Amino acid sequence: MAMEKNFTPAEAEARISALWILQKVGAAGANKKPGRPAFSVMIPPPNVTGSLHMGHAFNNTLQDILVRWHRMQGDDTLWQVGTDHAGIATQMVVERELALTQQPTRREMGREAFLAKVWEWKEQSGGTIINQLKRLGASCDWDREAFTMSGNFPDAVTKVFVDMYNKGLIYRGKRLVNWDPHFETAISDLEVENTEVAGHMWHFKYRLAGGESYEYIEKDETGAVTLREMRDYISIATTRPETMLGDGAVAVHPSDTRYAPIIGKMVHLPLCDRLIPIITDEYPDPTFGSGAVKITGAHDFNDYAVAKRANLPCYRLLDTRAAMRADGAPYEVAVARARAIAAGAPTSEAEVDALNLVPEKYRGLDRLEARAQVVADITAAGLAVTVLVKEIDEETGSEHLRLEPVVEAKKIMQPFGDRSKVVIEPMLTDQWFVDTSKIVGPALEAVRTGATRIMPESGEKTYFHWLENIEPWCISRQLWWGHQIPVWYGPKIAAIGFAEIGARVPFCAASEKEAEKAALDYYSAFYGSDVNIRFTEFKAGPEPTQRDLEIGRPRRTANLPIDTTEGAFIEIYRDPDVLDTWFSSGLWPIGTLGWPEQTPELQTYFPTSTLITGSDIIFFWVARMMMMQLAVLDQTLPLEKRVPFKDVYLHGLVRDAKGKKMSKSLGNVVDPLDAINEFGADALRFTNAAMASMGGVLKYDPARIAGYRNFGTKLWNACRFAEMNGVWDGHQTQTGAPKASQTANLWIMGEAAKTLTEVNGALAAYRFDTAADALYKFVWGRVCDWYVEFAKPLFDGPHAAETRQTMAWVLDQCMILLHPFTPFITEELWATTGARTTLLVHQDWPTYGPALIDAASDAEMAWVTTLIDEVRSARAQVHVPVGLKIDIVATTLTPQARTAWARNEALIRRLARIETLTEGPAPKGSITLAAPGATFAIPLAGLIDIAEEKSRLTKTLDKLSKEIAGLNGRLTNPNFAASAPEEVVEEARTNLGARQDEAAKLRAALARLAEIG
RNA sequence: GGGCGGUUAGCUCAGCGGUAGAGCACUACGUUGACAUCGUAGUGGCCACUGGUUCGAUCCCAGUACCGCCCACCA
Repeated sequence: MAMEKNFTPAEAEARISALWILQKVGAAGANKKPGRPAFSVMIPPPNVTGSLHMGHAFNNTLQDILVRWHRMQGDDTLWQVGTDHAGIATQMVVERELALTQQPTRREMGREAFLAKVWEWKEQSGGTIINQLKRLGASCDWDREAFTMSGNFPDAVTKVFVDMYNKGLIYRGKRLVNWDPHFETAISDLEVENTEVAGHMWHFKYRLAGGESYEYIEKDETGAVTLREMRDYISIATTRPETMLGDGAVAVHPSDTRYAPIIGKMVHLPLCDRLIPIITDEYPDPTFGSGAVKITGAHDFNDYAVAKRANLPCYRLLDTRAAMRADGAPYEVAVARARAIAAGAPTSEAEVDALNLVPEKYRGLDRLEARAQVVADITAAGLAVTVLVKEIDEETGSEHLRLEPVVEAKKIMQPFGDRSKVVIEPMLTDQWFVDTSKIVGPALEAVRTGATRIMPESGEKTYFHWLENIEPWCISRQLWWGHQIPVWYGPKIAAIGFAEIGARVPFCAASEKEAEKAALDYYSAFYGSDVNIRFTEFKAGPEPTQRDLEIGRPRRTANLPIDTTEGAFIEIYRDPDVLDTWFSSGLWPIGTLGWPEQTPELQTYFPTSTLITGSDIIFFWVARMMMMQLAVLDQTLPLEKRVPFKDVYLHGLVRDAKGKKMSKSLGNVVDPLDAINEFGADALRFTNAAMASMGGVLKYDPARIAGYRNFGTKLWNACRFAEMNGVWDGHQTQTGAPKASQTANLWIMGEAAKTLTEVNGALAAYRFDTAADALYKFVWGRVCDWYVEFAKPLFDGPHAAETRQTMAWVLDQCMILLHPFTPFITEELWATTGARTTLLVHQDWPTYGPALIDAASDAEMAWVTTLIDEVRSARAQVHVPVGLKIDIVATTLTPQARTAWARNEALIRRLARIETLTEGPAPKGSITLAAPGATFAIPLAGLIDIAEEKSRLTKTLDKLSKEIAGLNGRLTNPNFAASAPEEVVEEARTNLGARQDEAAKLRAALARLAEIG
């Protein structure tokens, strides 16, 4: 049956993919050979509700190339596949879906029902991306598909949390964190995107208490006084006027002489009936603004640090949706209590947090509304730095002047949630943190010592830079979809029968049962062994122990009574928060291998060999995997046994052809499935490999994919030609190279060997582009362009049999070597040609080496191809029709050249379209070309334009003399001979000789032309 | 502000201490025993700029300019 003219990806890929899956070709250890090492790769788990985009296609292509390459080599190969539950992202998708289908909201249906919905959604859409990966040709072990919320994963996550908690690596605390008002959860620093936006800066006057005033003196650099005036206020600047309601102080730099007279004095906080002190701190920059900074501890990271240093109260002004708080006691009550606290009344963190110091008129307002209102009110109170503006009444036409607050337009960096895209608020809340400073050491050491290698090197620098400046990692999220934090809380016993107000005892345990046990241990120490524990639901709102903590109420009792009568229960409840997705992702390599059980898979495949991932998640994922696993695995093991992976390959982000980020709104998204449908998965894969130079941005150009689709077609047709000529008839797949004697056959085998070496070297160095390039050049540039053409005459000659054998072998090599890159078309070709005993996917990767390279054949074929090139070039330049066969005269011919000609005459004559060769002097009116060891004349009297030939020769001579001049210049420089390595000098000399020889011949030809012309 | 990277053909990018390569695009010719998703031959580059090291620099070093990315709390 004759082969089709083209490979049909749509039909063949589906069929082959099904076959691979059915035969479990990607199963762990498939095709493994004795004595070979393990090779394991963990897929970066895509979001379970996600779908394949170009980044995935790229990333997974590289993984598959490596995995197939190792599997063919007989390594014990595992490519672990799976998906991530992706907390925020998934919850967002499901909530959006609920809204779209007019179902009850998350809060309306409650936690349990909502989680059921998410699981439902996961079951329904969770397979999408996995199926898309199959279309790409990914050869994962599909039977081992993992999910971060299934199987042993939740247990592993819990165990790690408990272990880290017990080691003091995880702690809970009230800290200023990044708060996402849309999702109403804390997020980590990494989930915040800082973007420059147009903002404004306002200037307010905070009046000194008691009507005091001072002399305000400004000086320039030379110390000359530039301004001197009496002031009864201090001027502050802010981009967030609404937060002034929570100010705890005004800070100035200790060296700032302008404010020296008023340090320690109190100022009136506008709109607030409160006095706050002027304090000093290193933070304010005297050269910026007025040099005085309002300190709002609860709503700004810098201010928070200042407030901590100065022991200032941090008054929270915003609710979880970032509107002005409307909870708690009336403003009058709150402010009275705040004054008392300022005056030194004892208080607690919990009480300060409960105080709502937002005046009634602002309560419940959105941030921006509140901002406008505050500015208006301060302006009305005459406390804004203002400017006079002229205003025209449109009705009466009368003009009047109006005071307007000075508003400076200013670019400000504003934080946005990377998922929600809303403005993030610093918020003072209780959260769980990983004390990263305690676990960063081994992660740094592992890379420093080379136990883990990060490529490219710049990625290593980024890694170090981040880890060396690491901040605590906020791991709790106020979400529902995720791993719930394994901590239960109960009342803290202050004295028998009493619980301490605002305090709780945490019981961190791997299960409810163990939590109960821990609680029993704690409470029985006070009440004996007959205490009863009851699990209750966490109730949103203030802590139960705060219910008596009314504002302003004298704190007579520090404790609350606990009912410990017989039969009563002590209630404990589980922390409602879930863990950051990346906490569980951080355990991906060990978790998927069955940890904490010591499974055989863990023994065999851990540490994993290579992680291939985008450079954008080096912090999110790579660094955290390093830190967590090194902290969690048996510390007696050496670092090399604990690192999650030996090599990390970081690649750039995928962009469109112009380098723009792909986005739906820009309409420049290249959907990998579209590309696969149009060009085939192989074409997309080869494009991915060819683009994969280290670092930088990856620009997708569909034209490039089309080009590599053509490459597949090219190979297909070379095989079709071979098949038509029966090269595989009776052919068994050869492990060794065939015996051959014909130069072209020997040469092409050597080329295959060179290509193998190059591909092996390139892949070992993760240079997928170099490997792809080598294969492209070999298959198209050597096999198709030359060898197939040589084979045509050879098939009719005495070497027909060995040529058929060689061609079968060479094309087999093309399929094998290309298979990791373009698995579908090669598998199809493999099945279509020859008698095969195994699928190509499990064919052995060749091991032949330089022994296959025959230097004499190489040199001879170089001579042949050069000669053919020159004849073709000359013919084209003087416009000899391609169809016309010409005669050629050898005017000089060394014995070696004569042999080379004789042995390859059929090839040369066919490809250069030469009728006959004679020896003798150059006939009149011929063009001349010079090959090493030979000069040829092509008699073309009457066919060519003498002038054209002259100009051709002159042009060539010009080029030559330039080269000669350069070489001469070098060789005549005495320093060159003295300093340059021997072989470089020798090479230059040889080159010079050859060029001069060539030039001499051409000059002679030119002279001859001059005679006739 | 800190860090990292880039600047090579019209475009997208390799490369390397010995005066430059690929693919695409472009031009001319072409149905030559597989392939027009093709073939043959071409056009096209002071390798950003300025210094330095060197016998020799596109390559190494320093600086400049421009571009990009990451991180960052200037109210």
